[in-house]
Amino acid sequence: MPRIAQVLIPLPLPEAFDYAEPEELRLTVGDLVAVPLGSREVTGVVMGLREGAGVNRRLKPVGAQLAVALLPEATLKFIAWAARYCVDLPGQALAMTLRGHRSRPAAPVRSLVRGAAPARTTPARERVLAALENAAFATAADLARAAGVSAGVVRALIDEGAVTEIWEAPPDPWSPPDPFRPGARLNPSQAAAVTALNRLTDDFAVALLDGVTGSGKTEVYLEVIAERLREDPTAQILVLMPEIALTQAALARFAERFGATPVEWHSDLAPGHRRAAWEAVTLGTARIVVGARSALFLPFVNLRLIVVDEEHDAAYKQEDGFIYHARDLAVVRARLEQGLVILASATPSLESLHNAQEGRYHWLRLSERHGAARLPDTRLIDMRETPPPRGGWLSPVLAGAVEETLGRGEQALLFLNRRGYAPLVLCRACGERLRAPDSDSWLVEHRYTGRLVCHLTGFSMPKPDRCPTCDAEHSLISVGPGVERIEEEARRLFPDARIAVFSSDTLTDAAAARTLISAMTEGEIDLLIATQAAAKGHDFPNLTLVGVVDADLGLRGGDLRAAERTFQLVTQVAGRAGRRDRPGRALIQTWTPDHPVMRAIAAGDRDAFCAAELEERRLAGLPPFTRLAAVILSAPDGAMLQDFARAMASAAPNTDRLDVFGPADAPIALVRGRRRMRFLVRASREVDLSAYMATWRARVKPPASVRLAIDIDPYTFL
DNA sequence: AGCACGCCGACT
DNA sequence: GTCGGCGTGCTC
Repeated sequence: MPRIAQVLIPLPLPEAFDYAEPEELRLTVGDLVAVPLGSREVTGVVMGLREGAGVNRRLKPVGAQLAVALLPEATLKFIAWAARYCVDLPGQALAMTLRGHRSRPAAPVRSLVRGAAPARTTPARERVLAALENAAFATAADLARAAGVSAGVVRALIDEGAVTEIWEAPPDPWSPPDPFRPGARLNPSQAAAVTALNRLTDDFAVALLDGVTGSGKTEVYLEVIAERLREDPTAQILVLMPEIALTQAALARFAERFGATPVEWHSDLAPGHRRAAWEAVTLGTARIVVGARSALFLPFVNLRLIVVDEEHDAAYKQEDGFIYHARDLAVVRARLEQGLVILASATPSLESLHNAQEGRYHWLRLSERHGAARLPDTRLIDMRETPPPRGGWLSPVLAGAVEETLGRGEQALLFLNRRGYAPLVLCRACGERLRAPDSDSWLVEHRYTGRLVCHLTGFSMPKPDRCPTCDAEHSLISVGPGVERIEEEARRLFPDARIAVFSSDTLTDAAAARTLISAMTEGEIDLLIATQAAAKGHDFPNLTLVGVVDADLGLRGGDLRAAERTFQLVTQVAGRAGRRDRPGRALIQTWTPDHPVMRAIAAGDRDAFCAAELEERRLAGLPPFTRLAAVILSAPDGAMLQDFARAMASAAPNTDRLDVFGPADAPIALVRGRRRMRFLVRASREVDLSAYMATWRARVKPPASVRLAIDIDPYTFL
């Protein structure tokens, strides 16, 4: 009986396609295969096999079975689950998994090796052969230099065949971890957490590892990783990090603990490394993978543990293409793998905290700060009482504290989560606010480059001399501060201080970030002015003062997580101060010191903050007590978009268990020349929101110019 | 996602 | 008369 292979192709196709299994191939579920699609050949994966032949048409045959390991069953299940949950096509989820396989393998490199024994030997020749025993050389010149002989000696050996060249794949930058090396000494609180986590074996479990900044969460999960690796010699571990910059620091930490660099995974990997890492994961030779959110889709063979570090971080949410939240999907993946997930954070998301409180997650709290370090003394600066001088942004209280800190030879950090010089440029003559030509968002002034930049689309233009609207000359004024403007003010206030700015504009790549971080650690910088790029993960021993320039910033956004984000950010930033023996101070500038968020920050009382915020969410019917989904529509033509949005509204399936709001203009209604509208759906927790959204989507057919995206559990409301 | 097929403007 | 612009639709 012939068989039909159901092949999923990493393209936005509605379902897996049927192909005939050729007699000479014995396919299995999970096989990667080449199949004809239209006039081309693509790679797909066998999702199922059944007996039969094409019913009313002849099926094309599978072309070839590709010579790599299969995609494990749990990975296939995860792909299907993720696609259904995110209301996207399974092929799109598969594309996430196959990204590493599709990238080009590293080109082989030449290396010189010993060949046949030479006809005669001389001391120089012996030195060359000895050098080859210990190291690999790509060129004859390198080898000659290392052996301390002339190039002629090497050339003669090559001509004779005593030295030959081979071409092989470059060596992998990682090696197997050794979990038997001794770990760090743990304090009682850490040791208790490790014991509790090590008890959660063999079954699906979620643990929230909840500990203040500096309490040593990393040591705890490193020991749990070591234990999993010891007890199961094929166990694989995935550690997710919100950002590549953090990944780099983490790699060093892992290398120190396990005597080997773990496998790294993020979107900036060179194609050759990416391919090698992907293959190491499917073959099971990659034991520890440290990566950004997309690592969650890698085809692990025996994934026993997932650690989601800084689990509250919004960077886990992918906002375009396949829209997903890596923390939420990590929990699902662990369930399918029957493994453990550790969600680690000093400021857990309200969702995770709620799950812990309800007993769905194991809750491990690390109370003590590691070693002698203590939490910083946190105070609010009431900007109404001690406002900054005209044209400035730093209250005299904060400026004085910086002065005093620098005077003691200690370091200070001023935090403002806003890039550029000024977030808004307006014309004094006509009142016009400058916007990008194809967007509704304001243009941000950057003084380093002398340009106006749209942070949403990347559009930029030189700052004009005249107002583009009314043509008045020298009428443009910069409104509000960005980090560049704080730097200007700081240079005026502290002319002798060594000042540096840490933002994505000053640090274009990971190497630049490392340089700046080490300059800060070495004490070559006195005052660091930073956006959120510096808010997490780094440990600056001589930093004793953190000033938050505008703590109200996050509260003005008007979205449901504004308060939570502000609390997390301020707590994280304040946690930078005083991590060693010196006590740290955090000063928080706010115009609304009576806001519950500000009061909770000042009191350092996270539990009070969370309780109040959860109660507000419950009363307002917001997550985690309900679930949200968004539909984002965009099109170049506003009228057409509105027509479709209206049609879509009337196609919404009728249920009394959820509310559909909209269509409304998205808060930033024009992006890259496309108008945007959105719906927001709110459902009680028992409703299958994904199924509802899928049904709704299936009922409408957007015109070609209208793009429709569904975002389950949206984080931002752009 | 590609790649074909399709129906309207400037060229050897 | 054709070469080719990229809009719509299909790929087992």
